[in-house]
Amino acid sequence: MEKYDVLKLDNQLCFPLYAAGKEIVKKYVPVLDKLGLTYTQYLAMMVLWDGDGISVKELGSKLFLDSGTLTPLLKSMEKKGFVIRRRNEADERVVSIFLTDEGRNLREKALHVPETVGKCAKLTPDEAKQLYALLYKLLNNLSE
Amino acid sequence: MEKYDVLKLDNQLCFPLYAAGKEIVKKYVPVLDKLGLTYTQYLAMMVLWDGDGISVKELGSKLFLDSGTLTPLLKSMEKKGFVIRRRNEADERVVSIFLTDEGRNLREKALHVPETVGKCAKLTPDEAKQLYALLYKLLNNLSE
DNA sequence: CTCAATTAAATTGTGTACAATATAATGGAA
DNA sequence: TTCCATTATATTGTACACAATTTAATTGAG
Repeated sequence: MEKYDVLKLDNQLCFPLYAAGKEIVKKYVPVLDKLGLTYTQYLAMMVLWDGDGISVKELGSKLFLDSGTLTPLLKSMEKKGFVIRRRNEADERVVSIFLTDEGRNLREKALHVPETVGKCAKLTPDEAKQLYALLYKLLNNLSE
Repeated sequence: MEKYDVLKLDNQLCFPLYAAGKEIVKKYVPVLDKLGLTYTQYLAMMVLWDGDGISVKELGSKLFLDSGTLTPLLKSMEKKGFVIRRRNEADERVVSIFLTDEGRNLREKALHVPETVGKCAKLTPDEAKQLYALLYKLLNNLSE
């Protein structure tokens, strides 16, 4: 064991996290392309399909993203006709995001996406479950 | 269990991977700032500390990055005085990357980085080991 | 009620990422 | 030897991601 071994790429936990994250997002690209979505937009749609009319802030807290990322993202989704951004009447500071009919219809077309990409991971259900649990534990620890 | 449950954010494996990756990189930023490095530049330095004089291509295959990312990254690192980019004499297509003395000295100053950031993860050694193994398994499956 | 502090979005600037394309050097087949 | 396919890097264009700042609306202490 050498002094500088702690600085070897192979000894980092963060690197495979960073690399695997990027690589799996790449698997989504061709699949989501057919729906007219980028990966980040797909994440936003998943939140909105689960319940729209939420604010940029609420969306951001679920996705770990801020307005600097979301504002242009949502504008682009609005231009594509998937969502509508509307200033809240009760509190003009807040922008609420609503799905259009087209955005709502996209849900059906996206149903196959998780399995299509999930197959690429080639993990056993048990491994996937373990990984999921560890990642959420880490994520919670990091945002404390 | 509802039809659309597969599209819930909470049922995705990819999302905590994406989110945890981003969150842990954020922990590096203030630490690496003192060394004058970004996170991606730090990854590149780890590879180079382990052995410099390698090509852009070799560096990219270790980091899962292409020349579109690495060329500007390495130019910026060269401007800061950490590396030198030199066309290979035997094969003019190849650019080899060498550490400067300043770049080499940075290694000592970076020794504390992994532990400083590692503490934020707050995982037991066993959990970290499990996560590491699963992430590399996933990474290998994805790049097959 | 009033104004300073707070809050929500938007904007600005920097730095990745990567697909697609361009450029230039190399190597191999005929 | 010639030239076509391949290879390595660079460039271009698009899309995040986030820190820092700005703008505008709201709230709460006095």
